[in-house]
Amino acid sequence: MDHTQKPRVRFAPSPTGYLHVGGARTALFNWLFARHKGGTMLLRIEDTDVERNRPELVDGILAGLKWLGVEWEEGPYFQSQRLEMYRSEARRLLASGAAFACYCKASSYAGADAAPAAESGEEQEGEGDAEGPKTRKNIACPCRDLTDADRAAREREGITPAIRFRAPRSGTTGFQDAVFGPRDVQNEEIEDFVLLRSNGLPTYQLSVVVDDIDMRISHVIRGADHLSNTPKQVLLYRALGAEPPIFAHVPLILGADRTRLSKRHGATSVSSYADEGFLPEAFRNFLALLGWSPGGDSEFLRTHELVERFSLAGVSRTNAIFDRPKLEWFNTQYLQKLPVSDVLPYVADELKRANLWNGSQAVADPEWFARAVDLIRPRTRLLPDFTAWARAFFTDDFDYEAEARAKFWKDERLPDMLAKLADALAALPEWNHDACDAALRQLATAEGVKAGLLINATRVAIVGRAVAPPLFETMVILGKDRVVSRIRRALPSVSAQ
RNA sequence: GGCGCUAUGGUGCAACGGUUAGCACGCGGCCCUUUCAAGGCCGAAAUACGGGUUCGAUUCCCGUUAGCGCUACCA
Repeated sequence: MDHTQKPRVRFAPSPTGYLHVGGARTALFNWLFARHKGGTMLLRIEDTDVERNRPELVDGILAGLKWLGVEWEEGPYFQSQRLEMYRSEARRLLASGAAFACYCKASSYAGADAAPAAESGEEQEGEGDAEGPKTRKNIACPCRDLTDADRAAREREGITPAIRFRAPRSGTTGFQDAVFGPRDVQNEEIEDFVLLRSNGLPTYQLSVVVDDIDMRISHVIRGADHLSNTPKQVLLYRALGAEPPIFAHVPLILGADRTRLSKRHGATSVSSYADEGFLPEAFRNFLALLGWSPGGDSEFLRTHELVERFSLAGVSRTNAIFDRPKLEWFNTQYLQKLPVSDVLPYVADELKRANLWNGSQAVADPEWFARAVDLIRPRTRLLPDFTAWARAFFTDDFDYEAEARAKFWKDERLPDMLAKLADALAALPEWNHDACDAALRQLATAEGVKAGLLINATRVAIVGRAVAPPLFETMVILGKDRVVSRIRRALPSVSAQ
């Protein structure tokens, strides 16, 4: 491989589940690296496991990547459409002696400790009882020494062989890892692994190497769970006459209990974060900092800064725990610090989702929409906040939160005072913050009550919530007509309180 | 069981032989205040343990422990 050329990287998920945060982070690192270096990113779907493969999941993975903002220049390629290539490469290895036909029963080869392929998705609690003697795995397959006559005999028995790699029995295999440094492993630890299953389908080891060679991948950036198997792949590269790429294994993301992220940790798919109302850029920022650091203390890094500063040298070697509260913090930061114009499209989508978009002032008056969002956003955490507690900014159809009524509508003088306030506001010649402020305080003084009593009660009357932006700014945004009519409309409810 | 990787507050990171071990999330307090946030200030909280090497170890080496990964005709 020519290291002076622009790098070529790939993200290669297998459609056995949705796009989870670990995969998303791997995809993001590949993308950041490619962008930073001006290289090329491609997408490849590793769907060679017919048993667990679920083609219908591919669209969701692509959608997840798009939401994340990870783009690819090439692909998606599907390994299921490249099977002939893997088979012919396997035959080449067979012919060169680098591989051999294996007639063992699939189940008999695995060592005594190899749990018979339990579905690793939902592990059961059954711990403890020793599953037989902990014998060392037999790493050299007896079939490697079969003679032509032996093979012919097996063939006559009707056994279809698998093809295994003939792993060297001595020496070491080394490679460079941009994260973990130079690696060198003893070859006697490497078993005669399967390249082509007896059903003619390639294993991961074969297809990943054949494809990475064919697609001229220069840097393999992937989860550290692949670190231990990398020497096998390096051996394969050499047997295939290719130079291995640079590897970069990134640490894993774990759940709060320090185990691998899985369904029981709650939301782990990126689409669930999209659904919850996180901003993609906030999610990216958070994800990028899980296992990578620009070197200093800066944390709020917009995507272009991430791209500018990304480097494999900054990737850490320790597994990271997914910290949901920090993710939310990032989201509030983005909701508040971004130019309003950047968040408007997201709020618009949220309003559409809640059926509050059509006919709203947000559509008719974009300038007003921007001011309203700007007023609301300091106390939002997720996008749905705009249509939950802030619903009254976009529709007259809202109700009064029970806790807010109980807390701020208790005083029995309120119905009378609010009626007077509505009249006073209606009579205002000018509608602005100070005019509203003065009108309300004047009334409070006249009635001998604290302004706060009226302020809080009025807030509930016009937005239905105790938690809302400052009252007079809210009044300005809502406008005189809406404020006056909402106060009057609330009167019966206030009396009933 | 074997092989490997990792180890800084509860969490994410910084410090890549010399710092009063820094930042952020979260947590507690105070300020601001019209509710709730945001914001500001303050605080509690860490180099897993034991040996080396060195004038000097968070940093380098070894061991222990712990966690994780791999050890499939999964990827």
